[in-house]
Amino acid sequence: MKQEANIYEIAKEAGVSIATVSRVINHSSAVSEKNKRRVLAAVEKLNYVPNNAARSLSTSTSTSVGVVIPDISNPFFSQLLQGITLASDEMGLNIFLFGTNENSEREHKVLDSMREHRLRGVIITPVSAEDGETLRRLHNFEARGIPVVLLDREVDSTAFDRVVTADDEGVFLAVNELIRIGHRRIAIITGPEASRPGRERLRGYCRSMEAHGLPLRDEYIRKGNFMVQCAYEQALVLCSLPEPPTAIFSSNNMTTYGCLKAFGELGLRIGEDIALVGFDDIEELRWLNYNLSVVSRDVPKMGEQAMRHLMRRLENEIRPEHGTRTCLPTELILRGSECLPKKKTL
Amino acid sequence: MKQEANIYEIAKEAGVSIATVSRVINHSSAVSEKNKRRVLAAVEKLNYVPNNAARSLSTSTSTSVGVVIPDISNPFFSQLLQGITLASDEMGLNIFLFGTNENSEREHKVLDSMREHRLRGVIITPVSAEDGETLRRLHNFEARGIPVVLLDREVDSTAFDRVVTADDEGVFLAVNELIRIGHRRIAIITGPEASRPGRERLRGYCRSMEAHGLPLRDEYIRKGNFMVQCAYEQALVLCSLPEPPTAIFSSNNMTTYGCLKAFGELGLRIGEDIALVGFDDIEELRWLNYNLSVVSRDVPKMGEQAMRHLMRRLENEIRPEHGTRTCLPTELILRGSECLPKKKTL
DNA sequence: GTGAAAGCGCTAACAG
DNA sequence: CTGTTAGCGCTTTCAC
Repeated sequence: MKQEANIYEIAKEAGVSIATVSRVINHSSAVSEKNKRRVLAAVEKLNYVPNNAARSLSTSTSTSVGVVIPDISNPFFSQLLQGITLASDEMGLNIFLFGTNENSEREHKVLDSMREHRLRGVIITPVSAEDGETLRRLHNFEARGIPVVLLDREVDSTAFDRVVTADDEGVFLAVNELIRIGHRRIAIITGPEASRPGRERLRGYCRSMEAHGLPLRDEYIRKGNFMVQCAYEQALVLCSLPEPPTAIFSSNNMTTYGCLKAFGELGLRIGEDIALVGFDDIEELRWLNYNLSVVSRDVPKMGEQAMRHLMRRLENEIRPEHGTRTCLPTELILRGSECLPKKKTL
Repeated sequence: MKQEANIYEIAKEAGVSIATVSRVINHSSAVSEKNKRRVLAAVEKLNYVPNNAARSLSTSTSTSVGVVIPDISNPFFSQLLQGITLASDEMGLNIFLFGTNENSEREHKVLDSMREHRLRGVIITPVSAEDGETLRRLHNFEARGIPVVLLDREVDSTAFDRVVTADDEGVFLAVNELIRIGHRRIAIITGPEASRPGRERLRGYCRSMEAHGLPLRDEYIRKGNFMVQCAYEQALVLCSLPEPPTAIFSSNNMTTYGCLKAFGELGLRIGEDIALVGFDDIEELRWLNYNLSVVSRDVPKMGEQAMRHLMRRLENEIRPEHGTRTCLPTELILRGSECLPKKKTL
């Protein structure tokens, strides 16, 4: 089992010193054409690849960034991941992937284990905004010069760079539109209160309702957790209300599925018997000819942006006092499911 | 910006030598209770975490495995990834994630860049089974003692461990069932020929048809590429045939969506106007009350198994002459979409 | 433009 | 049980 060649073997083969080999490999300083050729030939011949651990130890830096994702199998996060990997290998960075399964304890463990790797930076969608343990660890990274970028969710601190979207505004406009076309009884199935997305989307809803002088009725504001089952149950509750809503806003992709499941069982068609507008587009539904209206955003781009932020921090040594908050736009896409039911069917 | 503490600082703080610190940290050999306590206290006090690069350089081994995935945003692969990460952190291994976007050239680049990291092992779903360049690189890993596990797809070599599923058998049984309940004109939309899953699923179809003395009609065997658009077009073609099939087998999740899109446009209901059986279950469809029958398998488990295989290879130093091939079962789940159309509607 | 040599932080003999 | 020391492979002064 042949070992990987090291820099000494290359130096010997090329008849130069290891310093010269290093210079050629890193383009770090001028080397004579002749020596450069010889080194390159040796590298080729011995199939040499520099040892990252050694390099990283020597320079006390690395080429890896840690990415912490709460639920890898959720399409939203895998699209995020897609964007992250795309940008990362454009920049020559490698991704250490960690999953927390929405579990704070696992998140702490993961964050601890990441320290061993002397990462260049960290991109994380934290489980909760209010977790002091996580916050402490993130501050610790920054204190050690390892930039942290929060993605989609935030924490109770303004110290980090963040990439988020205009959820509030997106939902505001969506509900505005619902009201404009005649809806008055508009419900929302919310996300977890401990997360920015959950809170902001609810806020957009409330803002719009209030702006139009519509009451915020408790029975129309159903607490969800971004999961299908809970949303399904809440949708059923809404539909069986004495005075059911004519429209439901669902706060994320899973919530939308929960609503659709409930509607399916009740025989309700969206845009005809009941209006539904969701947060985050679901490509699959278009293939199935669902005319779902959504507040949409470019998810892979969010991941890309997070990567670029990291890069920017890596390049400008300076550490800003406060993190920058990049807010990507959302877009209201109307496909028909927002329509006011023609007749009272509920 | 305080730097991470190193082993010398711990040694000084604890009043012992670095060797003792190392011993405590790695539980590598006995240390007196007293010293152990002092070291642990120092570690705690200085918030020490060992430097992985140094450790890895010193031991010329590492704790990371490379995972190469062709399409991170495809739910199938993100479920695979979910299983992989689950198993990996149970084993204390870290994941270097690489995406190839089904592009062979990127795959080669990725494989090259992975060599720098001196990984413990590699798990890969290769873009193509017939790519000599990829094959060469994979052999290279094995030659250097870095085990390679192929996941879902294989390559033209028996040298590596593989985790696959009984696709052939699964499809065979599915088509058997179609025939049993009365279907005779059964079509298939295939996957890429250059991949094991594509080939095997087609084979299962052919085997069943032949076993029942049914002809393999060219116009019923439509070449697909596991993508929605192509499947959609092929489904349309099938439905407009002079003698259209009564049942279609779709070779993967995306293909299934393509069929459903076509059926939606044509106003065909599965299990009523036309039968559809797909490979790989799609949870979302159940929420939407689709009664899709599928050949199903435990996808996260496939990822877990791949990880376990790697672990096994890592523990038994011996390198087997041939890789082992682990074949996980598939299961036929009948939900109604397989039913024979009552009347000729096409 | 080039080479010698001093680390980077850790592990693993080897002596005691 | 404990400490000393020689690397692991590479980068980076510092002389030449």
